Amino acid sequence: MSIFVPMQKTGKESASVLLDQLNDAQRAAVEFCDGPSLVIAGAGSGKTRVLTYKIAYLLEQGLPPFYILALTFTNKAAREMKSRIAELVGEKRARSLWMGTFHAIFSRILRNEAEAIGFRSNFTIFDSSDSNNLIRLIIKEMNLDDKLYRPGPVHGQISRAKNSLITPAMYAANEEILQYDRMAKRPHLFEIYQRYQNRLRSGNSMDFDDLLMYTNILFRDHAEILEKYRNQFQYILVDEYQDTNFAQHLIVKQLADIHHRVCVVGDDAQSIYSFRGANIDNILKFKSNFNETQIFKLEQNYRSTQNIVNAANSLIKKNSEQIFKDVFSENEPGEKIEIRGAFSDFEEGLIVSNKIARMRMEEHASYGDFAILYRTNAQSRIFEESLRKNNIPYRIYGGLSFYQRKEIKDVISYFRLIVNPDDEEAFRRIINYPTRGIGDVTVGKISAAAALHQVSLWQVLESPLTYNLDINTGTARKLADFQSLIADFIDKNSQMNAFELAQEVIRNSGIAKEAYEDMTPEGMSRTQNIQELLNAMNEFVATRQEQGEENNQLVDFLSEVSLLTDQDTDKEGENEKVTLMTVHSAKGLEFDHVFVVGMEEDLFPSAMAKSEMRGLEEERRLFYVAITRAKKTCTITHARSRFRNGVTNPAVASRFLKDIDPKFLSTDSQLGGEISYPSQADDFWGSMRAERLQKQERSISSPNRVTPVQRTTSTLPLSKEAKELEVGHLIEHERFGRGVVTSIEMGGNDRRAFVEFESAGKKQLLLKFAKFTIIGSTGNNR
DNA sequence: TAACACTTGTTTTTT
DNA sequence: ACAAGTGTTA
Repeated sequence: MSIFVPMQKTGKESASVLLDQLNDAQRAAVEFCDGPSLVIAGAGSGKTRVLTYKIAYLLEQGLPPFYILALTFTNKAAREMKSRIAELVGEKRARSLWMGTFHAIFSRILRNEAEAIGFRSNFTIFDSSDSNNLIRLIIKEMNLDDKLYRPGPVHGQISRAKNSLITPAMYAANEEILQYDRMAKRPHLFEIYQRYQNRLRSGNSMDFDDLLMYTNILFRDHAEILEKYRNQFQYILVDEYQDTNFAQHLIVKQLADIHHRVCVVGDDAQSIYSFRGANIDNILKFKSNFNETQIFKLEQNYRSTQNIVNAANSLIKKNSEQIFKDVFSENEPGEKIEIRGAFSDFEEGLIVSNKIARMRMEEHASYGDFAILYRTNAQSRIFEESLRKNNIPYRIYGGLSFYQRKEIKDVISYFRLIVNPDDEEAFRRIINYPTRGIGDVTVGKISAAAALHQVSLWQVLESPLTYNLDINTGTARKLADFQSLIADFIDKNSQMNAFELAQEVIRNSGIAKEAYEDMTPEGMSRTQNIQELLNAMNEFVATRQEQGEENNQLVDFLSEVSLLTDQDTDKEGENEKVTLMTVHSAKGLEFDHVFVVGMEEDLFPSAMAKSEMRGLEEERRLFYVAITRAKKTCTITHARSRFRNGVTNPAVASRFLKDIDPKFLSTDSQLGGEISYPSQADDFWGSMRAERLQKQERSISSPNRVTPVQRTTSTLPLSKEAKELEVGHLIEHERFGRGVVTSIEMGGNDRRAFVEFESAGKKQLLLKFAKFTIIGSTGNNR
């Protein structure tokens, strides 16, 4: 049975014209619409193309846009897909599609159905720092050891529970989990979870994971509501399915359970979010979860050169769990992947920025064609410096997003409290910001009274007498002032638009005054940020008015903002800049020239992931993602020493470099080309590090702390050969063969020799690494 | 209560 | 190195 009304040619493009623009595999995937389908899309194989054309195809078949649910991984992906669909079928139809992230779509649905699960539709959404703050507070209230119970890990555990749909009650009843917590010396976790969840609920708020968990609870407990959305979402598409978690999987499963018209797209080789609860089994076992699943494989890579594709293939082959596929490229063979070993992280920065400058001239590339990808955000700094020195414009993604900044969170907290006065986190944030003489003691009293009477902090503030708040008259006056300030805003919220109200808030709350008086550079920048927030609100309000939606502006603005990431905010005029970002955030993007930097043990793969096989395989997939972002060239760098956490540590090249078939690599290195494949030098570093770690451990208990070695590298004894080496010597190098030493340089503690090799040309050798023998002298040494 | 110095952990990735 | 959290002083 087909749900589709007879085909009608409404748009400029008919369905057949759409299909003409696809290859066979893509077309097959687009055309199959009458059952569950799994599209395994290799890197660069036109996954997004399939999704957009499939949606356009469905629309062309006559399916109304609001019957289609399309779930993406980021807001940006949704936006881009929407605009591409708009080009195919027109703006109007594209706009009515239900397209967005799981979190965005289901927060919208939860707002509509909030009453059914005991919330009000104006609930606030906690970001992870809000969550951590609340957890920290609960730990303190429970008098638990805050060394054992840290907000981050505790939140992580709660998050994992929620993503597996384990409610606090289920958690407390699960002997296995309790046993695990006892072993981890955290027997009270279940209680923290319980209290945390109660607090969120009494503040009419949800964290990220709640959006998914409560959607499941909503569907589980309200058959009629589930039925309603099942009927509405006649066709469901999910992008990046390899990165969905159990809660997300179950939502999709339930919505698609009757009609089975669901298409999930993903690549198991690119599953990189298990730390967030993503379950690679969702895609590996999709076939067994949905009967009669059709599987389509997109294997032709249109993005990268053959060399890049082949190199990436040889890498990912080292993983055990995966769906077989044969990704290939018919583009030109292209250049080999270049591996460069740097002496230090500082030099790594120079190598990369120099190469960018050079390639830009030689290949007539634009800065926007380059990306520097790293494992951790902390690595960005060194590249920023070297790029700045070279006058290369760049743009950093990630790190602290605009909406995470303190001044922005403070202002936003006013909005949150206006929309939802029960929001405890917002309340605590601003009750004394700007300072109005209400300190910790008073807040503590309010909090205690609220807990005693099972009401929110705001309710206590509204009628302090009712809840026997024990405060002096001066404090009572201040509290009343604050209360009427917010009450006044709440009142105004129904009279003016969100932008006007925001201006009012800035003016009347004292934020404006404080900002005005603070003339420090940091203060000025804060003021600027607040102005930027106002601009964003103005734009939001204008857009909404254009679309004829005047109501609930502030709620919707907050909702949108709390689910926004830095990735989503694309600024104008940022095209001519080198992109710096983590590999994670590069997912789904592509660049002509990619630099994958910091390929070192304990960094990539990260020290955390090493212990488990699964973790290691995920890191390898992450590396795979990094390489496959490149269209034309890929350069991989690593440093032999790295400055981290205030000290310089020796670093060993990543084991993953060995996983790539050497025939796709070029190892032309100015440092003697010594990729640190396991060698004597590495063993040496290895033992050095082990020793150092032991020392650090000991130093924790000992009062006279062992000062960490500042420049460990200098302690490496030079070989006899290296010490004796002089200008004019003829040497035989392990890799470069014969050469003459032209000069020797003392770079700090590091002796370097410049050598003219017979076949390999001019090279710079670091004497403590280089492996060579002196075979004679040319006689012209001084 | 507010401002300041001191201590502590942090660095894996993010909707 | 750095930020955030904690404790101390005025």
